Amino acid sequence: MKSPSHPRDRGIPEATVARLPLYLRALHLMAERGIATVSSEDLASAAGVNSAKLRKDLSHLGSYGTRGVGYDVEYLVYQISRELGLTQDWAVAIVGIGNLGRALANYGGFVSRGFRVAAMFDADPEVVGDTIAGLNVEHIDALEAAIKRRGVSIVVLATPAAAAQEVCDRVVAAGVTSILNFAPVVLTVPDTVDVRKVDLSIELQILAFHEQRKAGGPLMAVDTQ
Amino acid sequence: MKSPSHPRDRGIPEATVARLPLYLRALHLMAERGIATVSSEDLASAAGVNSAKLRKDLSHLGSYGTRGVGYDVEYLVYQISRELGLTQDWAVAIVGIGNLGRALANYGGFVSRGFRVAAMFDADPEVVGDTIAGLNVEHIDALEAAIKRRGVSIVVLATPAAAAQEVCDRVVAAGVTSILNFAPVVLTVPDTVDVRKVDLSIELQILAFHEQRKAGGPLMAVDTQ
DNA sequence: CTGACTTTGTGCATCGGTTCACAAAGGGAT
DNA sequence: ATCCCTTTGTGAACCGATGCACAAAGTCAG
Repeated sequence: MKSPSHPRDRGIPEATVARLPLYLRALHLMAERGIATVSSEDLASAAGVNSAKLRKDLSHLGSYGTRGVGYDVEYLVYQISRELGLTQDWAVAIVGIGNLGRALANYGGFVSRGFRVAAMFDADPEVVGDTIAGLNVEHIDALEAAIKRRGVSIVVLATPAAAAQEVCDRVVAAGVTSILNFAPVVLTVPDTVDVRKVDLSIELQILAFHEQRKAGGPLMAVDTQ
Repeated sequence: MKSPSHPRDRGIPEATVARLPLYLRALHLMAERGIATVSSEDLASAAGVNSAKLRKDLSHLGSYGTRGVGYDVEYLVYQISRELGLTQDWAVAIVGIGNLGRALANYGGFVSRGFRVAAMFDADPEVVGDTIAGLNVEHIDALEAAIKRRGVSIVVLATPAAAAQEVCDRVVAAGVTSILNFAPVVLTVPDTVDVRKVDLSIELQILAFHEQRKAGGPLMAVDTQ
């Protein structure tokens, strides 16, 4: 907060934030195996990045390593967790209990490490009342009330594309400011609200692009016009 | 179109490639609504990006717009599809038919627009033989044979983390060079193989980071979307 | 045909992120 | 304590992506 040079500067680069969960996963794995300290070289290769990048990333959080030794695994787990806000308990709601919603409710990363599925909603009376991952599916009518009652602060949208914007508007109106969107639509939200999207078909299309390029070889005779 | 001054440069920036599917989706939507031409401004806002970026992205594919008018929707759909390799038919295999695998098999983006789920595999005898999205689930033992027989070139991994690397090795040995990985592990592959990963819990953790900052920070950084 | 108007395509400045490479810092041995 | 070895943390160069702002290219009306 004072000098702009080294302290725990609050301005952590977005690219770094996106990699912290990666480091965290590798560290958890190492902790389970009883590894006490790890060098930037080893941690980087476990996380699939290069070691200079890892060191620069970690340097944004503070100076938690020991020169000549490496990083203490437990300590680093704690520091990264704290930075990401995983030392608190986040109540997550999933809206849209189709195949995807069900998958998410059972997904390991959702039920541990700071997150807890606190509510699930669907519009289909056939699905409402089902128990999934030990939790009851509620009707979408109960959305606002349940969000407030359970202190939900992050909502996962797994609805059909056509329903996503409407549900989004409702959860925003209910005070939610973080949304993870799986529906293939561009959501419109006030800029106080954070939306991250995951679009599976986009990833597939990027793969197809590269695959096509490989198949065509170094000489690409493409233009048919 | 083959002018040496502005050739269809084969070096399309990665960031551009990642956005093309976004433009494509917006264009498909417009085509359905009978919109014949669209300006960069309108298309950009439908895709959720800024218009200068959109124009620069499209300029990497060629000069497909008309000044003073905009872009022909159908024509642009075709050009982007061709660039992404979606004018051909990609046979995709899904390995791991748990909740997530099932969701993917039924996912709209997987069964249209150039992609076709050609095979599904699981290790659980309970699941093998089930029909999902009109297709039979085969035993993992049949992996290599079925991949070759059906001409599968892209494999989607939706297995538990512990099984992912082994399955990955097998599909790579069978000649697959594009993998979409949903398992939370860092896969090791020869560098001729393309891996893209989707980790749902990472996205959630990034949201938590920003949410925490909103809630707690004495200084609120403006965050852009 | 001319002139007003619209919208593309791009040169350029800028910004954020990556990588290199090394001085600084610490541990351990003697 | 001193020296050697290892590994961090970071300055600086580099690289790709972004966004501005405008000339060029086209449409359309009269």
